Amino acid sequence: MDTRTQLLDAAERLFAERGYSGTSIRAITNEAGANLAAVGYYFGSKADLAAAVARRVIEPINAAQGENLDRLLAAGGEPAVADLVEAFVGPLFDVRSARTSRLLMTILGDPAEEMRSWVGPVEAMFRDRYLAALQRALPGLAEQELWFRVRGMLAVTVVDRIEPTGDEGRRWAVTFLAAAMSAPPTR
Amino acid sequence: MDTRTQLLDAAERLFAERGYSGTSIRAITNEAGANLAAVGYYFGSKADLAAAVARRVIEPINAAQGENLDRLLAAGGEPAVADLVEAFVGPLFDVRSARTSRLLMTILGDPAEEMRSWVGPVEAMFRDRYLAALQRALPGLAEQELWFRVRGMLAVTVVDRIEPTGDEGRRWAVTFLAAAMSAPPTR
DNA sequence: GTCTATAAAAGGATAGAC
DNA sequence: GTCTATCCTTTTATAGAC
Repeated sequence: MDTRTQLLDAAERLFAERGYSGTSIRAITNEAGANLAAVGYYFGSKADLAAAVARRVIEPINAAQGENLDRLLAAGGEPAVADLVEAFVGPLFDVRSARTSRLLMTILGDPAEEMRSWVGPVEAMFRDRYLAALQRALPGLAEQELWFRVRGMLAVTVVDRIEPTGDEGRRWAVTFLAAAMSAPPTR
Repeated sequence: MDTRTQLLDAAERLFAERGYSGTSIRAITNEAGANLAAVGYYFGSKADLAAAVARRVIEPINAAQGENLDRLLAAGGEPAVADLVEAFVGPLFDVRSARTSRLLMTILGDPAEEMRSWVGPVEAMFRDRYLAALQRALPGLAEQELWFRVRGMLAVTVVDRIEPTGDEGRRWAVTFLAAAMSAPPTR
């Protein structure tokens, strides 16, 4: 297989297991069966490799979330909270192996700037589109508390890195989060 | 102040900001205004220092969670879901500065084994006591889905590291999580 | 208890042969 | 594209003076 791809695979695996700072270039090239200099040749630096890894994982999830929202809005009428939750949460379960899940955790949780450098799009997507749709679906809720809940939703889907994966996990998550998002405003 | 305490404070701050692997002993002793050899003298190694840091943060939270549960159970009758949620979530907001919150995230999320070495008690507390009480409060829910929800609760309280801190955050979190935990079983 | 000095290893990066 | 060899820096850890 492509050396470049093998480096991405190995880095994805190791970053997920040990974090950015805990993973050395030597460990990555070792795991990939490539030469120590290969990371420099293909990506320039360890930080650039990390950005490529994060990008490869996050972009398809982002795209699917966007398409799901498009579909909901195109159907006409205001989508219900549960539909919005599923549209957002679903793609995270589609791609979800234990490894991918753990990597997402690492990407969003790793304090190393190199890992978070590619998270921007997720948040932009939220702010600009899902948040607006949720606000219409939850008219009684103050914007700040809605923000709080949206972050809670992200936390559950990203961090809850244990079984089950796939369909059952998705359904449980939607139940859990739709109820949480739909709670009456505090006070 | 005590050099040992200053090392703990500095390490707590830096581990929270940069993770375990991203923080060097030099950075810690520098921040603490102590000598490079001080970590070895007081704690033996960087890993032992990390364990001490994690322990110092987690133990009081754990204790408060246990006491809250004791109090609920001593009051007689079966506690409601919202009460159980508040008993568990509350202590996480009491101690919650932005820094502490972020450190909890690092402790639970950092792939470095040294950081997670002190998480055992949290999970034990869950399994043995809160889980049983929640199961009585949610009789229709299968044990596996309950487990899923409990992990979701932990994710929200620990990861949601942004504002607000303190009372308002606690109330919002309880609203959010009580609704989520009380959702009817999936299907 | 605190400091200096240093050992010993690991890390990121790159030059240059092939 | 791939490899070896190497530079330079940073890191953990400890020995021993004060």
